[in-house]
Amino acid sequence: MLTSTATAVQDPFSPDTLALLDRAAAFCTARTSRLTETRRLVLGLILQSSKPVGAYDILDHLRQYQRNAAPPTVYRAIDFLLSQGLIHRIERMSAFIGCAHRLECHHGHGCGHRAQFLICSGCGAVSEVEDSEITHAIADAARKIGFKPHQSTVEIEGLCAACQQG
Amino acid sequence: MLTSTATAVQDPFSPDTLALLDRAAAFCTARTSRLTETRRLVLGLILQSSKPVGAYDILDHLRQYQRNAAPPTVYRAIDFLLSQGLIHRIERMSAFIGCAHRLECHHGHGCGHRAQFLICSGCGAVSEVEDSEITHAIADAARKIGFKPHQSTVEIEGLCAACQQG
DNA sequence: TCTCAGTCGTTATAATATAACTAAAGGCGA
DNA sequence: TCGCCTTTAGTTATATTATAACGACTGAGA
Repeated sequence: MLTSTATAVQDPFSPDTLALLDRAAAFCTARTSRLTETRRLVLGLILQSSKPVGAYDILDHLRQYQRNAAPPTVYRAIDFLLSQGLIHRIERMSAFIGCAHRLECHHGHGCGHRAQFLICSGCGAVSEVEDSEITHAIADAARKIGFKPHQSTVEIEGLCAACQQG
Repeated sequence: MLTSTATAVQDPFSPDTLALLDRAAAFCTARTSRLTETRRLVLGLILQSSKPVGAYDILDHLRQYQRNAAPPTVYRAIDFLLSQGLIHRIERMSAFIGCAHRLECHHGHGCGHRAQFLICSGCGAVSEVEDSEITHAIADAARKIGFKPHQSTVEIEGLCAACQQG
C-alpha cells in the first residue's frame, strides 16, 4: 500500500458522480470518441455541482488536480462535452450543466436534444425538461414563416417550487 | 446659417430610423422615462442595423458622434433601452436588436414581451415573432412542475427562407 | 516504421461586461 | 429663484468570458 508522500490528489467525486462518469465513458466508447482524463475531470466537476458552473470556476477546481491547467484546457474539454451532448451551455449564465437525458435516464441514449431549461432566480438551480409541446410549437412557428430550424435555446427564468415557499 | 468648420456630425439616421426614434421618444415621454441624446444615438444605431449589434460595435460607431464614449456609456444606454423594452438582447450572440413590437406595430404599445427570435445562420439576420402557442406551451410546462416563470428566452437558430434558396 | 489525426501545453490576447468614484444636469418643492 | 435630491454621464480601472496561434506529444493504422 502506498503512503501519501507526493501522492496525487484522490479522485474527487461522489459515488453518484462516479456512476454517471462510468456511463459517460461507456457512451463515448460506443461512439468511438475519447473521454480523456482531463475531459473526465471537467465533466465530473460539472456533474458534481447542483448549479451551472462557469468555465473559470471549473478551471479553479481543475487546478487542484492539474496544476498547469489553463483556459484552453477547460474550453477544449467543454467543446468536446458539448459536441457529445454530455453537457449543455446555459446562455443566460455563460455556464454549463450536465445533460440529464444523456446520463440519467434509463431509456437508452438516443433521446433527442430538444431540452428546455428552468432557471430558478431564488436558488440558482437549473432543471432540464424535454417538453414536446414546446418543441412542436417552436417547429410550427418556424415552419409558418418558412424558417428551417436547426437548434433552439429555451431558457425560462423564474422561481422553482421550493423557492416559492420561502 | 452656420458653415461647416467644427460642425458636429450630422444625425446619421435614415428616415425610417428617424421615424422609429420619434415613436421611441413618444413612448418614453408617456412613461416619464428620458430618451437622452446618448440613449437615442445608441437606439438609432441598433435600429439602423439589419442584424444584432454587439456593444463594442455600437461603441465604435457612437464614437463618431461622442469622442469620449466608453464601455459604460454604451452599457448604460443598453440597460435603459432593455428596461424600457425598446431593444432585446440575443443571448447566443451577446448582441442587441430593436424590439419590433414596441416600435413597429400599429396596435398600440401595450403588447406583451413574450417574443421569440429566429436567428439565421446564413445571413445573420434575426427576426422576432410573438407566437402564443410557444408562450402557452412554456407556461404549461413550467406549471406542470410547479415552476413560476417570470421571463423566458427562446432563440431558434436555423436558415431563413431566403437563405434556403441559395 | 512512418504518418496523420487528434489531443494537449503554453503564451498571449480578444471580446464582453462591470465597479467605483466624481461631476454635471434636470426635476421639483419651498 | 434657490436649494435639494435623483438621475444621468464622464472617467479610470478591472473583472469575466473566450479564442488565436504554435509547437509537442500520442496512439492508431497504412
